[in-house]
Amino acid sequence: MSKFAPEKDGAMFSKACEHGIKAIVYIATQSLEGRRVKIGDVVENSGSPEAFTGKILGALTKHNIVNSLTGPYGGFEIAPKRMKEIKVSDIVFAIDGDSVYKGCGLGLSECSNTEPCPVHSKFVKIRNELKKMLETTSIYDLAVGLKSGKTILIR
Amino acid sequence: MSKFAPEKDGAMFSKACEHGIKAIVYIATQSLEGRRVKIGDVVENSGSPEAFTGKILGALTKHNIVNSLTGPYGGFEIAPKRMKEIKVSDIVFAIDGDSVYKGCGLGLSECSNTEPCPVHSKFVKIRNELKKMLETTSIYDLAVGLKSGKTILIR
DNA sequence: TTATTTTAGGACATTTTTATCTTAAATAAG
DNA sequence: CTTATTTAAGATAAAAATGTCCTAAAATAA
Repeated sequence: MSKFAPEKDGAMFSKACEHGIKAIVYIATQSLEGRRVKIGDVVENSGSPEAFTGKILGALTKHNIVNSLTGPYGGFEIAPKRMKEIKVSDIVFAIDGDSVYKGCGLGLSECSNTEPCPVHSKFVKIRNELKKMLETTSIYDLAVGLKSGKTILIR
Repeated sequence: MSKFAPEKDGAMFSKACEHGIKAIVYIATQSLEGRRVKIGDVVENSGSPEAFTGKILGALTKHNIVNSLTGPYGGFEIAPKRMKEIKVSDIVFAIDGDSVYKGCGLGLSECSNTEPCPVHSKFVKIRNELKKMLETTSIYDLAVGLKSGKTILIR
């Protein structure tokens, strides 16, 4: 029935970001068991497109969120210590930028307490809760849930 | 720095939805003073593109969120009584569909309590608060804020 | 060194969203 | 009835996001 943005599925993050989070969480589960994984393995277990995910992992590698090695026996890995430090917010920031923190609910270029858009005050409240959630959820947390079978990546 | 979705500005709603909300709020302020407004007047005061906004208002007209009249002295208007009944959630629903209520944080086609994605539980909490906020904020509330000069539509 | 494996990254293609253009339909006034 | 004004809506265009393809670069091992 919705004529506009008919494919928009209420996503708070871009597809790139969704693929990135899924890939990182899967890589983390494997790193917890000492396994370095190749891109093919990643997308097989995260349900994301291979080439696109490769690009995204490249960016996340630059941001030091994941470690990559070329050549035979290469692949992606995340040090368990890092998993606890890296928060979902870091992935979102690396891919979508600081959008989550700054954007106006109605798309104004600037929107603040002193000159707010009509939904500003209510919007900021929700966004701050989202921000806090992202900043307090570590990759380790998510990886443990996935490894234990409590959560899934593909459907 | 963000290579992906570089134009994505952290929007929770589509552009179509943003334009729609701004247009409706402006029309409401004018209707409160008994003025029916033309599309040209609307976009001049909401900063949105004219033809696109016209399309969106067409959809909102069909959904009975705004009333339109063709011909001279025609334009858009909203009965003050309706303004208090219409919630932001109605506009979002008319344009973006039920996405806000159903979408999975990581884009899975299905994602529920029994088979959740890694961020499901935390994501649902935030989304429910967003939903409640949208469902309890009326067009009348927003129009009053704009009319009094407390909020703005263009920047 | 050479062959092989794997990520890196630029160029290209597709899909979705956003936006415009043009014509039709409706309405009111003369 | 004719004309002017205004929204309705289909066709089209542009822009942005998503996704693929291909070659280069890096690393390893024989």
